[in-house]
Amino acid sequence: MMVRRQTEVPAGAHLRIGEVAKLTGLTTRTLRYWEELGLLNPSGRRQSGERLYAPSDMARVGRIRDLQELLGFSLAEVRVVLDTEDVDVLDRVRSEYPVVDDYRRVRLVDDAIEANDRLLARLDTTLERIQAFRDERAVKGRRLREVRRTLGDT
Amino acid sequence: MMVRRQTEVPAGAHLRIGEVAKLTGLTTRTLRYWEELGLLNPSGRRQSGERLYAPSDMARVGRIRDLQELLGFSLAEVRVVLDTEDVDVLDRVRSEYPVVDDYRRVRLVDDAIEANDRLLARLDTTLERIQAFRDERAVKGRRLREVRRTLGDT
DNA sequence: ACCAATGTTGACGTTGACGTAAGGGATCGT
DNA sequence: ACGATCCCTTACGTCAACGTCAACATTGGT
Repeated sequence: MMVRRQTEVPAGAHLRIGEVAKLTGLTTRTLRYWEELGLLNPSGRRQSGERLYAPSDMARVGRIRDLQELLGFSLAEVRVVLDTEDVDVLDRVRSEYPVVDDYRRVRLVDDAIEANDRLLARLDTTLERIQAFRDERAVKGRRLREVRRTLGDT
Repeated sequence: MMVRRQTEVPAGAHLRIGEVAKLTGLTTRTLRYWEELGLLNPSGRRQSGERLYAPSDMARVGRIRDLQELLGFSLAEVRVVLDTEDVDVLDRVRSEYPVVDDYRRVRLVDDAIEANDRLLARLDTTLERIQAFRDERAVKGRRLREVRRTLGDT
């Protein structure tokens, strides 16, 4: 019987980069590139150097795509947003090791709140603009069908 | 009294490229580049070659930006959308010179309708996705303020 | 009538976000 | 045990969307 040496790999981190690629529709190059930019650090590695991705990494991929495609953020901007997001993690840490450096934490949380509010504001204006654009197009659609009617049936 | 020689310039097309740049926040380079791609043809020129933009050109600039920034379209994709948009112009032409080549027109209008519907569908799914993302962020905001409260006032 | 500001057409440079190929190990199913 | 498959790093290539610079012509206010 063989020994299952999974040296130093966090629990649940078992997806190889190729599998992640298939699941997400990205390429392996893209995943490595994102890592290079500090956007996505696979939560595990093997002694051989092979990357191992956990479900939480997959979720992060989703958020990156959202920010990039939906909001048109550059990867640098995405990085900023995601960095403030990690305050949550720090939060959980705090509940386990209560009150260590509260002053620093307050600043972190305040920053996170501000960043989040800015993002929310941007999301709202974006939503309004797209909505307006959508309405324009809906009107245009009706106008087109109107025109089409006046042309009779081919 | 001076003669106002505005050789062959459509009425209302009097904005120079620099003025358009200031008004829109774009650069002159960008305006020329868009023209190079066939996205934005200034509706007038002077005998000297100087570009002259009409209000309708300005409106077009707005639509290009919308498609590019709000929807994340490439300029090539923007071109396609705007091309189908010009069916409207053809429509006005028709009302002046009634019924010339109706068969061709029917096809044009049908294509425009289909393209418009596709765009509408995309707009709707985009709206939904952003809305979902927004809601997530709103929740996160409330959670952050919750955490902030437990930390007391600095 | 001048000249600073603005315009024109090339043409080459830059940046972000990857694609692609090379050279060499690691893994996995049979 | 071994070949096909997957993964690693390094490095150069690519493409869209402009930026920038050069060399020269026009415009417009004083």
